[in-house]
Amino acid sequence: MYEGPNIARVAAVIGERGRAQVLGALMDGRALTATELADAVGVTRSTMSSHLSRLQQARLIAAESQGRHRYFRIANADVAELLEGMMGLAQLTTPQQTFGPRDPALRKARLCYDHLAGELGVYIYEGLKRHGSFVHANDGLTVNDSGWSLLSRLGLSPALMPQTRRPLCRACVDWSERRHHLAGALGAALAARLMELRWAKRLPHSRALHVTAQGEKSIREIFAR
Amino acid sequence: MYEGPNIARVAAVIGERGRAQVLGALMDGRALTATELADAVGVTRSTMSSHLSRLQQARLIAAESQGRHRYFRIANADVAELLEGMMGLAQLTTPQQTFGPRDPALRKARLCYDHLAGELGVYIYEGLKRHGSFVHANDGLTVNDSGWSLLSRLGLSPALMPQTRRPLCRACVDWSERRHHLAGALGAALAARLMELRWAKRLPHSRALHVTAQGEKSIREIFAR
DNA sequence: TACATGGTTCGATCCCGATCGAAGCGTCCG
DNA sequence: CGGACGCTTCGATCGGGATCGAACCATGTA
Repeated sequence: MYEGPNIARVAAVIGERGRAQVLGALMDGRALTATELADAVGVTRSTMSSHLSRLQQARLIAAESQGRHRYFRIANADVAELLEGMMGLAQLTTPQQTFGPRDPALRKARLCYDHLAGELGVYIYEGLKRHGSFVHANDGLTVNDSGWSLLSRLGLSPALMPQTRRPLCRACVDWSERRHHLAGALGAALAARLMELRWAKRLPHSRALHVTAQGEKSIREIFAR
Repeated sequence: MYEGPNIARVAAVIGERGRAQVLGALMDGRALTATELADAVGVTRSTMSSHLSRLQQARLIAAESQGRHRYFRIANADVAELLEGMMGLAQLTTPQQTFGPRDPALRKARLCYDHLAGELGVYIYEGLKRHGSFVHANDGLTVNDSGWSLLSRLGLSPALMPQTRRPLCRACVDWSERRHHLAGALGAALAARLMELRWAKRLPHSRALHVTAQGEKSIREIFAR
């Protein structure tokens, strides 16, 4: 009767308050230790340990040992994308949930795994699209010359892109805007560059990014219609 | 501490064997009644009823009353896409799960909500891409003249497309191929057309599609390099 | 070598939710 | 109208899994 992969198993792993919070906390791409996560979620180290091992078994997170610490992070971009998609659906069912004061900041700009999401992330993606910067390559999207000339104003160039199998551009669904933002290797490089330029800074203990007035102005100028 | 939408709630709804099976059974886009689903999953009508109400509350499925029957279906394309994405991850953790004999058929061609997935679905999507048929429009992808000239050989034309807010083309992640296939209004129309032409036929009680030899040959000719 | 600190394992407890049968409520059919 | 059928609600039962503290292991530090 049952067809296809066992979806229930993965979902059950995510579908527990504590574990879901762990995933949420890791969604900014950072790697955290077990105790940090235990404190963040408000649970004993022992229970956190059991949660982490289940998450790891489901390949949702990956662990890395450094000395006597173990750092946990989201396993890969696919997982991050799934989680963002899920947030989109989750938001529909609990629309007027009273978020904390950080919520506006989250909607404005945040990290999604390793790239930029939120209003500003969507703005950049759509700006590139408006300028016809995207081309369909053999596998996925690439950026053409006109696109690179925009990006060069941020100090990004093809030569600086890491040589990996990871696709250069991907469109990732944004839960707050319900539109796309830029993911992939370029998305990651762009986010990193914004921090390097001090146009954006991560807020402590949050996925939210603080974007300076100067930074936002510059970005809007570059990608303006 | 907690940021963003409550992901755990949605995941918990999916993360139960019975409910996950319901979603799986509805993934072919059909609408089934409560008793049909109860039989399919192997559970009492009463428990199925409770499952269905939870699924509905989470907006994962939608119900429609017709006389003394209630028909349940996947709520929308976003949900379907999320589920396909989840199958992709689920497959990684249980790679050598022994599927039924229908599995090869599933991988060959199946319905994903209302459009074509599997090897053939991916082939069509990539064929269109190879021919440079996709253009970035204001919102999402569209098809250009060269694309429509390919599609016209299937009897599809812009005029026949339904006038809805639904995007014409979307790229949906395929769990079996781990690549994209064509979703959106065009994807749905294409799948419908294949059945109309009797190039493809749904297998009973399965998402799998049987594609006739003639049908496959024609499709491969149309989208060949 | 001893001690502190990060993490996991173990055993016991306890609660949420999946399950069922029976009863109730509509809707269609003879 | 009465009976059949589809579906939901209710109350009771039961099991899986989340939780904790304590003991244990491993890796640094004095």
